[in-house]
Amino acid sequence: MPAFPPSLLSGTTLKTARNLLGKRLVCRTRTGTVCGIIVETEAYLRNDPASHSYRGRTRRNDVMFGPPGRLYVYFTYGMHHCINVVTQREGVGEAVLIRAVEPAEGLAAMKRRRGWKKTMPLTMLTNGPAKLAQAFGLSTRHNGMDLRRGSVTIEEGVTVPDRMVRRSGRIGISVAAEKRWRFFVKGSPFVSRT
DNA sequence: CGCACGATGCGCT
DNA sequence: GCGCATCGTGCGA
Repeated sequence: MPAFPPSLLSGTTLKTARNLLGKRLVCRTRTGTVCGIIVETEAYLRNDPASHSYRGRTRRNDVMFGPPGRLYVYFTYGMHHCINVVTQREGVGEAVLIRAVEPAEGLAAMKRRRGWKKTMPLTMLTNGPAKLAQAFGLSTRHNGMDLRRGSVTIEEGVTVPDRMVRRSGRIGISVAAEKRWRFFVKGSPFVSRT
């Protein structure tokens, strides 16, 4: 079984957000394996007004303050789930939101979960944080899972050279929107927005 | 205890 | 481009 990339969580959260590009997000269940190449991420840091951790540890964001390498899943807009990789040591409260992946395995399961129709472009499966969470079947049930050893994990994928990485302000937030803490793969059709 | 709103997506125009 | 679905969370009263 492929291993969680050893150095992925060793640097700053911004570094982790960049280095997650090209990694494989893998979800193994009874019904099969679903996998995608990460093409877009956002960092949420300590003392970051846009971060769920900004107002301190609560039941909702507890996983964000837990040990690194855990999956932080939150529910929003009354219907959507988004997934994050917890970074930094226990008590800090930083994470990386996975905003988009390029489907690599388990297309049939993704299509079924997303209600995909033949007229839809494939990008509709996973070009947004809530879309990919749905395509992978992830919800708050998976909140707190250990990505280093479990059915949901991160594995080595493809190398994304610096010249293919673009940065921008984060999407869908009103505060600290000027921080260029969003990372995405230049030219990927699966990026949520350019 | 009430309420405004959100790390969004979809369908319609 | 825009309005709306839909509800947990957290803040203020």
